[in-house]
Amino acid sequence: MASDHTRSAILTAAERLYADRGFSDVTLRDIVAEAGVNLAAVNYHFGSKDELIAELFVTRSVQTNRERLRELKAAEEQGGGRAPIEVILRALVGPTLRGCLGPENQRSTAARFMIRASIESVPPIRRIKNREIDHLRKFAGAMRRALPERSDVDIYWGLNFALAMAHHTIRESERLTKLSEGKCDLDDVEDVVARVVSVATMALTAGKAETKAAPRVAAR
Amino acid sequence: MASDHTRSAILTAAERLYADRGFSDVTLRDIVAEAGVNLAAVNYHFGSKDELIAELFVTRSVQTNRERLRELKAAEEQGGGRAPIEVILRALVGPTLRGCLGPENQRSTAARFMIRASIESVPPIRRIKNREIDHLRKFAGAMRRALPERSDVDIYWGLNFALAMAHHTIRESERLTKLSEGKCDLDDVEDVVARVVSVATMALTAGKAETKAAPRVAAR
DNA sequence: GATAGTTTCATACAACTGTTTGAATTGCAA
DNA sequence: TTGCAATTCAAACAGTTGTATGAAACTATC
Repeated sequence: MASDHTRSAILTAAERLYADRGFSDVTLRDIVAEAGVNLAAVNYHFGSKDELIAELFVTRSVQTNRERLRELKAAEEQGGGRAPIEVILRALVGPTLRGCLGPENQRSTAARFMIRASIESVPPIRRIKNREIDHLRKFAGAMRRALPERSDVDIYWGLNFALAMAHHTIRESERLTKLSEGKCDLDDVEDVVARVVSVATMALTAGKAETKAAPRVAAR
Repeated sequence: MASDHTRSAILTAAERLYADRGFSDVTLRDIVAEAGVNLAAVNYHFGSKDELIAELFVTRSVQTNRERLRELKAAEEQGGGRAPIEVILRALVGPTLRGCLGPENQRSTAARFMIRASIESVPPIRRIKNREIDHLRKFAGAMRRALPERSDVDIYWGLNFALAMAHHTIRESERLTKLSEGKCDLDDVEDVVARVVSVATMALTAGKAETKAAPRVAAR
């Protein structure tokens, strides 16, 4: 153990390089050169390249999930076990969006890394994401408590759409900026959060008071 | 030219293998073995591996885009140059969803290939997707005509969210099925289309008559 | 200050990758 | 049939990759 110097130098260098150039064209040799350590150090400290990537992703990923659950728990406690749907959705997408968007020049390495991870989806990261279901179930539960008259199917679809808007906006932020010729301001993170939460709330509450059946737009 | 036998055998084999096993662990040697042709044939007929992948993706991609524009044009002509927003959105997300979802056992190779392309996002495909902006602009234009009192920013955000819901649902269909324990039926494609169109329409029309400013959910 | 355990290092390994080569084969036209 | 171009083929190429090895350097304990 002693000093983690080499180990953390690898983590720092790897996160920076992956963030800047993507997973597919950064090799272990690039990483150890950047970190100023020996090639064998990666396998010595992490076991394999994939385990290094996994550790990078897990670290950032649990940070986001912890923040999500913190916001969720705070909201439910304040409401006596039942939080408003908007606040639940904000706890779901807020931390993710705040962690990845914002003014580009002050965007952290961690943020850029998570964007990469969202775009490229390399095997070790995909494996971790697949274990995220239990985490999402907690939000599904809270949403069900917030909207008890809503069917499970609608809850899951609402959850799916909320995540869809958040992740797609992160992943395609560059394209949206170009398409809108800069009119959509992705640096105003709180505005993005508000938009996603607003639409997701509508998706989950539309026609709520009237009938349990989900309202649909008539085809043609 | 003569008979495209070798060329099309490569295309067929490559699409099938990429669809089944993903881009990252299918090599040219796998493809030529499956196609029953010589290794050098790929470079002879396509120039490089990336150009082969690009051709596969472009073929399917223009099919979808053509279908999209066909539906859009039909709708606008029928409405005298102005189509209902629901129909425009349906033309945008319908072909994509229909091309990728549906009962798994009868899902075509092309469909499975496009799902892969959506998940893995390999360089040659990313390059092609970046040229899709002009195509999307046509939809932005139609949407602006359908909702003239709506700001450009809101139009672009609505377009972004519609695509987000469609693509994320395709990409994460397996996870949504697992999360909802099968309650969300992704085989009922027209139901999925209706849900996406419904939510996107709400996103674009909420608070429409009252004020031009986009309605927001209050923070906290 | 010798010893045991940890960490670093240069180097080699073994396998796999996409691509190229140049000769053989094929198919078509004169 | 002859000639020429297009196509196929086996083989090699050149480079890269992640990983393993075994010796050297370091560190802390006794």
